[in-house]
This record gives sequence, C-alpha cells and structure tokens, in this order.
Amino acid sequence: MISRVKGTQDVLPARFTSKPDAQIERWLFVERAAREAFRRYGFEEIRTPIIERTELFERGVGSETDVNKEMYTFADRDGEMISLRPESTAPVVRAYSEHGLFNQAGLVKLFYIGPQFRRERPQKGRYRQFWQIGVEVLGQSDAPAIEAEVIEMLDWLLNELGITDTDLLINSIGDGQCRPAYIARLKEAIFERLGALCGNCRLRAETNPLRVLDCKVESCQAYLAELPRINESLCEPCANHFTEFRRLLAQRGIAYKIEPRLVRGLDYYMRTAFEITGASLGAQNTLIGGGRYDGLSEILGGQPVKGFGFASGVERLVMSVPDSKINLDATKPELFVACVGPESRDYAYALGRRLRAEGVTTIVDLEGRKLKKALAVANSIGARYSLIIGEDEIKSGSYALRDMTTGEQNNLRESEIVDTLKYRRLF
RNA sequence: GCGAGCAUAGCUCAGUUGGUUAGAGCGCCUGACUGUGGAUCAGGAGGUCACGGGUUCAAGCCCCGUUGCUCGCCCCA
Repeated sequence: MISRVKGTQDVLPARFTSKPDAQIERWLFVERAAREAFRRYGFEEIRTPIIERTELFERGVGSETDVNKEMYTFADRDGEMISLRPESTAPVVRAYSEHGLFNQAGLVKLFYIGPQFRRERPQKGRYRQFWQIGVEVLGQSDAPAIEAEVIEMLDWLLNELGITDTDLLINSIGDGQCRPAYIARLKEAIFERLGALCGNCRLRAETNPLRVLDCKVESCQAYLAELPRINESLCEPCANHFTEFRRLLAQRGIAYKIEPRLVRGLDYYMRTAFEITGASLGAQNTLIGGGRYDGLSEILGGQPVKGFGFASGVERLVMSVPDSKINLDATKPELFVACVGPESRDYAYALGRRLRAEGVTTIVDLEGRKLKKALAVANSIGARYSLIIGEDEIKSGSYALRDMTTGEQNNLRESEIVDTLKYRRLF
C-alpha cells in the first residue's frame, strides 16, 4: 500500500483518530476563531499561490545554503525554477506590489491561512507540509500602535482558543543604523571569551554571531550573560520606537518579557521582534513569531513599503487547544432515515431530499439494510434521531421518529418532524 | 545532515532464558431477534509478527542492514 509522504499528515474526523492534532474538528475550531479575530480587527483574506518563482524566496529569505536546502524546488518544463512556498510573507508582499495596493489610502491589513512546505526532519509540532495562519500590515506607517494592536488581537485569539499558558517575548533588533555597530561589538565580545564557549558557539561566532546568544549549553550561560545586549545599543529612533511599543502594551494590560536573545536571522527584519511560546509543546515551542520588515519590499524590487506581521503554526495551535473547547457532537448528523422493505426506499430518498431542503442534516440509508442493522449504523455514527419508513408510514403519512438517546418514539407528520428537529437545535 | 527509541490484527497492547498451530480487549461480520440501535450470549472473519539477510535443529524473540514512525540535535524564513 502506498503511504503518505514523510512529514505530512492526514487530518480526519475525530471519530477516526485518537491523535488530537489530526482531528478536523480541532482544526476548524482554530481556523474559525482566527478568522473571527481577523474580521474584528479589519483584516482581509488573501490567497497567494502555493508555488512561486524560487527567486522570490531566495531574495526574500536569503540565499544562505541552509534555507535553499530546505525548500522544495524544481525546474519547470521551460527551465524556470519554481519553489513550494516555505512561508507567506514574501508572497503577500509580492502580491501587494503586483496589484498596486500601495495606491490605497491607509494601511492594507491582510491575513492568510494555508499550507507551507519545508524539507526538514520532522519532529513534534514540525512537519514538511505545515499550515500557517498569519497577517501582514502593509503601508506607509511604521507606528508602534500597529504592532501593539496586532499583539492585542493575538491576546484575544489565544484566550478564545483557551490557550492560556503562554509567554509573550519581545525585543528590538535595531535597524540599519544601529545594528551593524552592535554586531561588531558583539563579535568582539564573543572572541574575547572564545576559549570558554562550546564548539557550536565557536563556529557561530563568525557565521551568525546573533545566534550565539541563543546557545542552550549550560557552561556557556555565564559568559553569554556578559555579552552586550542589542536593546541596550539602539539608536535613538529605535529606542523611542521600542519604548512607545512597550507603553502601548502596558496600556492594554498585556504582560511581556523582554528577551534580548530574541533575534531574527534576516537582514530585512528590524526593530520589533516578538514571539509567543506555549507550554507542553516540546522542543518546538514557538506558537507565534513575528516582527517588522520595512526593507523587504525593496529587496523584492518593489516600492518602499513598511510592514509588520506574524505567522503561526496551525498544528501547534491545534495541539495546544484544550479538549474542553472542542464540541465533537456538533458535527454529528441530526437524522438517519431507515426504511423497511424495498418499496419504501424511493419514498425515503424523496423525503430525505425535502428534509435537507429544510436544513436538516440527514443521512439516508443507501445500503438497503434491515431495520435492525440500519439503526445500529445510526447509533454508531451518533445520529440524534432516526426516522423509520415502512408500508404503514407511507400509507398513513406519519413516520416513526426515534430519539436515539432516550429511545422515545413518536409518529409524526413531515412538518412536525422538521419542527421537532429545529426546536431540538435550540438546546 | 547527525543521534536515540520504537515497529505483533482496523485500534490499544500481551507474547516466558529462542520451542510446535500467533494471543487478549475494543472494533467489524453473522445469529439468538424477518419493523427497532445501545446491554447480554454464541459463533466468525481479520496477521508477509515493517522489509531483506544472517545465526540456530528451531526466530515474533538473537545479530546485521534497509524502510517507516516518534523524539531530540542542527536549522528555524
């Protein structure tokens, strides 16, 4: 039997799987809550293609070898290099420019929900095809109020999802003015302590000094604490921006931790960076990550556009939603139509059609089962009511409606059945 | 790219220092009950013990390799 591709997963009805993160009911809950949050804050949905020119990501994400290695890339028939999107910020910025949205008055606030692809080794909360929801605020303003409002929205969303055990980590990573000088001083400080640091740190000292700050090795910690912190080396505009951002969070009563080690690897990220981490997710515990990327549009060859956004892994959100938030009964059918004898089948099909037109979730037994078997099926799929149609019922025009929970059974006319089910739905 | 753990029925798992024909619960099918589900009882189907090789009189069990899953490292846009 052919099996699924490594690092992918099937999301299916909960009654077919006990793995919580593979249950469609959980996914729908998360997606609906996210859409509702985005709607309330005035975000509009955008759908960009799953494939883009490889160049978009090479320029947008950087052409470092690791990044390229982890993209699914292929040559199209005409030789053009195409990649499955590994993230959606660059595609959204591309679409923004391509459709001339910079001519709009005011901010353009977009959200997306969709699959992304990275060829990494799968582990808990990390897949090769994974879903992200995210927003991008694009326009001419870089007001800290944009950032605070997005985080306020996330605060509301997480609460709505019942995900309470989270930390908001924030940092400012400076801009083109202050960051280069900081990195130079950081490097210097690292090299002064090079002998005491672990092998990994020694390697990173040259290639990615910001990442040294992130080292988890016990023996490094004391030395890392002595390294200069970027948020203490900000130029005045960056420092003011960060101060205002923090003031606006405090004004909203949103708790945060300043995490000086929180960095972004890419050059176009600047100033505000943030992360929301969740408990009980294992090693991959980042639920949401975001930041400001004012330089990205120009790197892609577009006009100067200021941007701020976040992306969140749906799988990790789904894993974090408590069971109590999910109502598995909501998707169960309201009515199962069983028939006695072959003559009643055509009658049942027509009746089922009329009931559906009235808005009733109806499953008609198509297999011509004996009544006993039909009711057993109705029971196992969790139908709330069964309708029994036989010769007697057809003659009298009233059908036996059986409450599958209580076993109570009444003979009702068609209109009464519809009323009963609609009434029941109020509870 | 590196490392560790795991792999027996649809699912969850047992399987003795290697010993004959492969086990349970749940689920599924049939019947007890030809127009009434859930409970009970009786019966039944369902297995390349992940795959390939090796050791042995004998392998689900031991050894090697492969694949897959899981978790961690690297990386994390």
